[in-house]
Amino acid sequence: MKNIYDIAKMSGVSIATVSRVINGSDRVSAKTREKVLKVIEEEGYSPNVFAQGLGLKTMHMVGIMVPVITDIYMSMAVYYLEEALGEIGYDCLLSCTGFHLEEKEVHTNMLIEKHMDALIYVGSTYAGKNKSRHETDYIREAAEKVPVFIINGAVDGENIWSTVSEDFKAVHSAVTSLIKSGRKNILFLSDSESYSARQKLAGYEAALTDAGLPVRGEYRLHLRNDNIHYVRDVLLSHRDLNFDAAVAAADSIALGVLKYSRIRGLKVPEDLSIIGYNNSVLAIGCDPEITSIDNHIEDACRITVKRMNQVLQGNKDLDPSVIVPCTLYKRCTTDF
Amino acid sequence: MKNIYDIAKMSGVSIATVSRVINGSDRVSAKTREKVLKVIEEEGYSPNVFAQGLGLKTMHMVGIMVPVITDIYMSMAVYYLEEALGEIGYDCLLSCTGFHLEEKEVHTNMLIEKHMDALIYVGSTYAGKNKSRHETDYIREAAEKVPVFIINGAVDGENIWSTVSEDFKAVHSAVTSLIKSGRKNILFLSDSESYSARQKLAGYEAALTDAGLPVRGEYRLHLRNDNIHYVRDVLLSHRDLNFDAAVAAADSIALGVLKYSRIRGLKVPEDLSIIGYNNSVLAIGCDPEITSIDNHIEDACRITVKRMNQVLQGNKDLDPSVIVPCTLYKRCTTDF
DNA sequence: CATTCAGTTGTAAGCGCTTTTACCTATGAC
DNA sequence: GTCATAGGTAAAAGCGCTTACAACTGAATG
Repeated sequence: MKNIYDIAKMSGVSIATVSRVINGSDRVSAKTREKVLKVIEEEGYSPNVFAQGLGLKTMHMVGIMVPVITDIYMSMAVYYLEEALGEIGYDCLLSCTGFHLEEKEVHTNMLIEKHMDALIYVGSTYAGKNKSRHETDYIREAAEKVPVFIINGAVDGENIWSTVSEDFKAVHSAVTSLIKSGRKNILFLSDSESYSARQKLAGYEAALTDAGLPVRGEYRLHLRNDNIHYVRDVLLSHRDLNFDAAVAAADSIALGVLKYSRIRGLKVPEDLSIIGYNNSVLAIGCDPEITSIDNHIEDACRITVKRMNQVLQGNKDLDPSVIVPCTLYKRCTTDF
Repeated sequence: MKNIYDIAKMSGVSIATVSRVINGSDRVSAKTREKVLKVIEEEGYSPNVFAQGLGLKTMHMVGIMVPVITDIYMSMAVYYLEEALGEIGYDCLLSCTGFHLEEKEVHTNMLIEKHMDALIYVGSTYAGKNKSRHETDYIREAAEKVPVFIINGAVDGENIWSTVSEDFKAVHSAVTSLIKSGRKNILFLSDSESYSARQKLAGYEAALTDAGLPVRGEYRLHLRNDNIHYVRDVLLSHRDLNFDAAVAAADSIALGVLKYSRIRGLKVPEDLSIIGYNNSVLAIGCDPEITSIDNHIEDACRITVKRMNQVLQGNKDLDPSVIVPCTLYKRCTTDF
C-alpha cells in the first residue's frame, strides 16, 4: 500500500503539497496539482482514513440511530438518509437502538467516541414536556459534542436540529373528513409514545373538539406493539366499544383493524372507516386497500441531510426545526 | 478530551502500560491494571479511534452491503446483522448498493478504503456459472484485501465465506406438496436474478420434473420488480395462461397474485393456491393470509457473524459455505 | 535596482495510539 | 553470594496524514 510519501516522491513534490491536492483546499499551482493527481490516479492511491482522521478529526461519517430498522417506515428513512448522505460524501454508521433509554444512551456514546461528524435520530425521541427531563438528556449531552439531527422527534437545545412531519395537521384534517362523512365514534390507535404519535393524537383530539365531539379516553387505544394479530385481538376484546372509524398511527395497525372488521363481519368503509399511516406497501397489499397518510419520509430525510451539510459547513443559523407536510392517499377504506 | 498521556500521568505509569491495559493484552500486574482502570473510569477516558486505528489498522467496523434496505427481507437481515455484530463489539457501516454492478463495485471499493474488518453482502450476488465472470470479480478482488461474507449469494474464492438458505429444497418440497394436492399448472414468479432466485427456480423445476410434469417456460414469470400492482397487472395481461397455483419468490409478489385472484374472481386456495417467500408481515396482513416459506434470515445472520468472528480471530479453516434450512408456514392460500 | 508582496512549496511539529526493544527488579537456583 | 530468569515497565520509533510556519520564487512597485 502506497502512502503519501511515495506519492510525493513520485511526483517530485513534498507531502504537504500532495496533502493539499488531496484536500482540494489551499492554493497549489495548476501544473503541480495536475502532476500530483496523475500520479495518484496511476498508483490508485487513496489516503489512509485513520491517519486522515487523526489529522482532520473526522472521517466523513455520520451515525444514524433508529429504534428498529425492520419497521418499514424506519427502513425507508435509513434508505433515503444513506442515499442523500452518500451523495455528499458521507458514510453512515447504523445503530439500531431499540426503544429503551439506556440502550439509546449507550449507542449514542459509542457513536460519539467514534467521532461521528453528526448524529441523526429517526423517530422515537420524546419531547421534554410531559416526560421526565432525563428522557432526552442524553441527546442534549451528545449535542455538546456533535451536531444532532432529529427526524420526527423533538428535543430542543443548542446544536440540535429537527425535521418534523405535519402529523398534527394531517390527522386533524383526516379526522375532520371522517366526521364530515358522518362518523361519530372514531378510534385512535397507536403503539408508541413517540413525538409523532403524540402529534397524531393531538390532531385527532383537536379535530374532535373542533367539531364539537367529545374526546373519550376509551377511544384512544395505546397498543403494546403493532403486530397485526395483536391489534386485532385487542379490538376483539373491546366488544363493548362502539366505533365506526379508526385512525391508526401506522399501516400495520390499520391492517389489524381491517382483520378485526373481517372477523366481526363489518363492511369497510360503510360500517367502519379505516385510515392508516405512512402509506407503506402494507396499505396497498390488502383488500380493500387502506387510505393512508404519507408523511413523506424521503423529503424529511433529504431536508435533514441538506441541513446537516449546512451546519457542518459552519452555517449554524438555521431554523432549529423545519416542517414537512403530509398527504392523505385516499383508497378504499374511507368513503369521503 | 483526555488522551493516553493524561491517563498515564494520572496513574503514574507510562503510556505503554496504559495501552496494554486498554488492549487487555500483555502482562501488566494486577495492581497496575486496577490503578489504571480506575483512572480511566474516573476520567471517562476512551481512546481516540483514529489513533487506535492507525496503530491497530482496524476500527472494529464491518461494512454491510445490501441492494436496497426498504425490502423487508433485507431490512431484517441488516437488523439481525447489526445486533449480532454489536454483541461482539463491531459497528456496522451500511451501504445500499442498488442492483447495478458498477454501484456495487464503487461501494465495495469505498468500504475497502475505509479499512473495514470484513464485508458482508446480503443477497443479490450472482453465481459465476451462467454469468460473465466479471459479474462477481469485484467481490473476489475485495476478498484479496478483506474477508468477505455473503448471505444468500454464492461466489467462491479465497477469503470468501457464504451462508445460504436451503431455497432449492424448500421450494422443491412446497411445489411437491402443491402437486400432491392436485395442482398441475404451477406458476413460478420472481423479480430477481439473484442466487436465491435461481435456487428457488431450480427447486421448482426439479419438483415438476420429479413428478413427471413438464417444465414450461411460459409458467416461469420473470418480473421487473415486486410492486404489488405491477405483478397483478402482469398476470392480468397473461389471460391465456392457465394456472391453479403460484409460487412467488417474495411475499410482495404473492400479494400481487392475490390481488389478481380477487379481480379474476378466483377462490383461494380452491381455484388458485399461492405460496409466498420470506414469511414477512406482508404474508400476514392480507386476507386470506399467505402460506409462506421462511428462510430464517435471523439464523443466517447470526451464523454469518459467528463465522466472521472466527475468521477474524485467525481461524480460516471453516467450511466455505454453510446451509440454513427453511420452514414452510402453512396458512390459508394453500390446501395441502 | 532594491524592495515588497502575493503566490507556491517545503519543513517539521504534531495528532494519539501501538508495539518493539531494552531495561529494571525481584526471585530462586546453584 | 552470584547469576540466570521472568515478570513488569518505560522509552522511543513508528503509523500516515494535516497544517502552521518558514522559505523561496518571480513579478510589481518605488
